[in-house]
Amino acid sequence: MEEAREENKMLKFLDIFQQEKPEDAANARGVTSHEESEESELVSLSLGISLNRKTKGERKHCRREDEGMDKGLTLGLDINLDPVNFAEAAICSTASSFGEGGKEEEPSEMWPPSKVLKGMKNLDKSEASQNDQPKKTRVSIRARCDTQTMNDGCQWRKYGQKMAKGNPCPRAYYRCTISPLCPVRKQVQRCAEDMSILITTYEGIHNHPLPISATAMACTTSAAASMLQSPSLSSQHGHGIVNSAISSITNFTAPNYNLDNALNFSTYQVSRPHQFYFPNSSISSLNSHPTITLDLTAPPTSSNSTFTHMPKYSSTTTNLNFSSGFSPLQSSMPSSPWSSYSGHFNSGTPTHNRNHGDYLLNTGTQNQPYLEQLHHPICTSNNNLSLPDSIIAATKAITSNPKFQSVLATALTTYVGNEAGGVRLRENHVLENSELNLKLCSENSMGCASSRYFNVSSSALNPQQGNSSIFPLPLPGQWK
DNA sequence: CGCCTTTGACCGGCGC
DNA sequence: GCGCCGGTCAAAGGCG
Repeated sequence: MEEAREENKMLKFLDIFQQEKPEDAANARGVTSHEESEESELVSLSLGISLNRKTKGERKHCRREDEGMDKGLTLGLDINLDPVNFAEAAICSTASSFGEGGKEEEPSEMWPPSKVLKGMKNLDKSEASQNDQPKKTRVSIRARCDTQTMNDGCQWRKYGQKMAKGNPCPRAYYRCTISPLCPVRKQVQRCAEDMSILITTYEGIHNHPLPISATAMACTTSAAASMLQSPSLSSQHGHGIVNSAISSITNFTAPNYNLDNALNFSTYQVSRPHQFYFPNSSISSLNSHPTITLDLTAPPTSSNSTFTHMPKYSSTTTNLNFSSGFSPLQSSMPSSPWSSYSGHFNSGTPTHNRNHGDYLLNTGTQNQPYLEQLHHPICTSNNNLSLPDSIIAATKAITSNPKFQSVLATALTTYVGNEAGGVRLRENHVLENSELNLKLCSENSMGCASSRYFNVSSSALNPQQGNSSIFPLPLPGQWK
């Protein structure tokens, strides 16, 4: 009965979601078939992460894959949600995963149990071929990891391994096995320069509900992918890059692993003069392929790593970088280091230089110092966490964008579920167990989202729809 | 038995 | 057209 009830909730929600957002969903699909689909795009997210520091309490949340990778890197959420929340998280995960080429299944369709998978293999192949796009968006994660692969919460099956040119380490190919219809692939390869760095590249978007431990990565990658596919990237509202980045950060809580390095966000644009940049970060475009690099493997940046003027470069590389830098103590905290965030932000203006395939994050005017009027919300009394100014400045730009708010909304709903659309809000549960303390205020959006008090304003989450309804939220591919 | 990894073969895109 | 290379397939075998 409980399962049926939860399923009904999900169906009801998805039905409403589909009814109210058919246009946006179509847009999301249309985006994929847009000119960007002609190119293979790469988003790179990197983490600098240490290993082997799980606490007992953290370990209790580890599941099957964790056991086999006890010393490994785990990406995911640790909000202590009960299993009932899985369905709600799955809704978010599914919704946030829509957008790549209209590959999503019917929203009401649950992914089949493993017993059914075999019988669906033929269907899988045919549908997969139908879903194939010329080139898929890719999201790459760089992380320090001494295990064969990162634990991102998903179930993967290795289907191939090849020696890649220019790298002595073989590249392994994995596919998502949660659903036979899932088009998601991932490639895992050691960095040739630094064998301790594991490069995990995700391709495609999950078309099925995910375990809650996998929603963080799924939301991140889908957001990044959708952002890259979105033509709006070239517009002044195109903060997709940052959305992806911030999504990564907010989702990479440290329950099962620790972040050794300070969280470091940086970005610079090199095709134009007078651009700001964060050191140790890179979004790059190589071979006409726009590339975003969020490098968290870099060592912690010092406090002087604020925006600086970037000399004009001849290359067509835009760098956007996150590097982690949390102390073991801090990283053992159950909630995201960003979860105590609160501040006011100016809007940045990332643009996409189509001629060069660059993603540019214009983090403000030259005459407007980025840190101006900027609070330091990360530095809370609880954790004494002090992040580089660059992070704060970037966050300022990021969080001021409606897209980020959408991502945040997705993350929030992943965490806590929602009342609207027939999905029950689990306020008490969240307040008691999730330890999620995330507050975001935006000068632009005239609203706040705070899970601490669970006073989520729809105007903040979705400024385009300033009504009382939190849902439906725009899908990542629908950001504008 | 089911699911996984391994590994050589195969295929398609791309550059010359 | 040819070769290189990245990516996938599928048979074989391992593991729990």
